[in-house]
Amino acid sequence: MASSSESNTRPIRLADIAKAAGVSHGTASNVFSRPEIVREEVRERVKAAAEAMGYAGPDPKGRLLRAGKVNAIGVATTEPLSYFFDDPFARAMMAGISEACDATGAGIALVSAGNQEKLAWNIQSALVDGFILFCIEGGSRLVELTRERKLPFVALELGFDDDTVSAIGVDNVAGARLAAQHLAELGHRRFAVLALPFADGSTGLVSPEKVRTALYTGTRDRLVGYFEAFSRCGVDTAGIPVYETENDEASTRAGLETIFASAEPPTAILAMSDRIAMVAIEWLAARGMAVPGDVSVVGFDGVPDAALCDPPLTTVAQPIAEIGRRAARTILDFDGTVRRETLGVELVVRASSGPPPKTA
Amino acid sequence: MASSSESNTRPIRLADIAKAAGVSHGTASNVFSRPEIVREEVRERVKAAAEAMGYAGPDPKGRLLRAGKVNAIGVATTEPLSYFFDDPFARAMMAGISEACDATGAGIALVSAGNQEKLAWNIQSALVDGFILFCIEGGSRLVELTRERKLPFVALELGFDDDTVSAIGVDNVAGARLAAQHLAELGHRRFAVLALPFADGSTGLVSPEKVRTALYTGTRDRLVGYFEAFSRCGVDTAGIPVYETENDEASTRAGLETIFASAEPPTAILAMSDRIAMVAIEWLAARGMAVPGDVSVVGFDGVPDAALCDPPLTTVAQPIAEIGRRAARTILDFDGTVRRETLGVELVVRASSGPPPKTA
DNA sequence: ACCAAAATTTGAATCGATCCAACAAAGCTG
DNA sequence: CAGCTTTGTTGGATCGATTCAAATTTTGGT
Repeated sequence: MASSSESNTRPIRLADIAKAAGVSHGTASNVFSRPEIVREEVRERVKAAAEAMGYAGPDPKGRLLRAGKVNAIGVATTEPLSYFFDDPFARAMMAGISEACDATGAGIALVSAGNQEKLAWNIQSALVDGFILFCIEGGSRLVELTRERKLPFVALELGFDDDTVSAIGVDNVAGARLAAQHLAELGHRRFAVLALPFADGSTGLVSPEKVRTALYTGTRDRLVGYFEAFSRCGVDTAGIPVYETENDEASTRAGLETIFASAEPPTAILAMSDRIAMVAIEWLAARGMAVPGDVSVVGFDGVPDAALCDPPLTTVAQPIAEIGRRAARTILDFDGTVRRETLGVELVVRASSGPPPKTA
Repeated sequence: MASSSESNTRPIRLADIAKAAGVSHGTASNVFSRPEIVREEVRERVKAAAEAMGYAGPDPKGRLLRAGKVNAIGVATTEPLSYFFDDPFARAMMAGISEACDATGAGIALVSAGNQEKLAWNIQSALVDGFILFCIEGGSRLVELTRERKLPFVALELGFDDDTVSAIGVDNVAGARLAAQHLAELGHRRFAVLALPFADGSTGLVSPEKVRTALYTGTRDRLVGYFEAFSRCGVDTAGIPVYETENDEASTRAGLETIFASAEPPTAILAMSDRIAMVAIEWLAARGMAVPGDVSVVGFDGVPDAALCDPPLTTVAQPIAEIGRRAARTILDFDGTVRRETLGVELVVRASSGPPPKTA
């Protein structure tokens, strides 16, 4: 039944239309991209031919090569793709990025992969005008990979110092100071810190030694902020445990076990992320400890969920959506310069923090 | 300072490297795409030249034209881009899509736009191998736009019948039946339905007339399911109000006002989405009506949030992530055929439904 | 009817790679 | 050493469009 030229035919090209309509391909191209400059009669003829032959319109693949601009920005991470839709912080960030992209009509390409090798390939072959990098972990590798593309890119939550890359972040020291000061002013004297990673793949109580050599400056800065506030408020910093988590449930719980095994457990917990803080609140509730009655908890990030948990979380709010918007604009309006921005944070006092228990 | 050839230079092409290394562009290409077939000495020479000239590696734009495959799937909607990160249903769906894409190393391109015109353009120019369409509203327009691209695409939540387009959906009639039957068996006799749109841009109580001519078959099918169960359980369907909402807070509240203004208010509400159901629960609580003490509420969709609200929502759960996975696979494994799948749903009984109050 | 100005159309060049048939060189075999 | 295989390299063709200077046709004025 099926003759060899029936369904086996390759896609119709603009040149085919031009031939069929008896015009040059230049004119055929104009019919689609600048219709106003071709004579109506010709325009109709070409359009009719296109219609008749089932032409899908100028193929963006071809146009792209000529035009150079993809009109899409890539957002990359080392986490699986679902991270963008699951993680509250990422979602808030994407909302800001989306807003900026919607405003200019740019698209968003999500880039990630199951393994390192595929990640590298996906970054090398992503069709985008620039990248926004979520540097949660393995950030330096992500930056290196992206740098090779020689496209504009901006790092978010960059955990290390490198003045050659554009980055947008927050004032971690000031934010942490705010959190610690808030608790100290409430009267707390016994603290514990649940930290983000100082380096990849390690957890547990950390020594001052480790802090000094911390790979991730974000983590280090927050710790510096906490301790600055402590000294300023006359808190004895000697016995304050700092437990390094991996910002997940398992390591946070392990940290809590360790911390509360102490003879003198803390009355206040400084968590370096809302994620950690919320796990802590849940853990404390399960142990029958009231928040903030027995233990106060202060988070960091200000994700929307923090306002919804029980009790609502006191936290250091980053302008997450604004960071996202600026990151997108940095790519969209790229001018060839390195741009490093540090935004301010804000202490949002909710119900998870209060005075220490009287008995303490 | 800056000589004219300093930073003003245009990007380095593969051909430049070839020239510099004294090989043909064919060989230069091989160095990057099939290094094993190039003699080591030559390979190193070319790589060195590339390094020296700051070559970014083969430009995907060029490769794409030749290769034809983008290795990314587009996900499109008429909502703003942030919809993908805000809406619980969309997020659950994206998680499924992400999973399938991660498994094959494919990327995801989010396609949307502020206005209709830009949407059309963005669909025409999206660099993807196929589309997954979120047909929430304006679904038919989205389908038409996409059809023109002549790429594989699959419609999700397709609100209308069209056997020529691939679609993945659920058995709405059976699901609705389950929900209504559950409430009838609990003893309820006075119902109200908060419906999804029957057509674009209208809200309010709907007549049987309108139902028959409903634009969206999904809405119609759910209603059919509800009423089938009612008759089967001997419920008098005469006075049951069916209020068409726009699946948002405002119209749902308006519907509730209308419904509860009645002399004989319902003891059970059938909501066609979890979104609507959760707004209803909130509204009832604010009015001092206990759920399920005074009024039972059953939703539809089974979004993750439904398990977390207070009280947890009884709902008809769709296999959302599975739909997403299948949609992605439909594009990734496209074989030129139209594929229409209908998946089963499941009633998940939680705390928002119970027997009607005794006094009623 | 004729010419300049304006409006259209043409076709070669370009974007940046990959593919492949043909060719060249080197290695083996009898 | 002719003949054959293996291995590596070449350069033209191709993917599908856009762009722009030059050629051509129309239009308008007199």
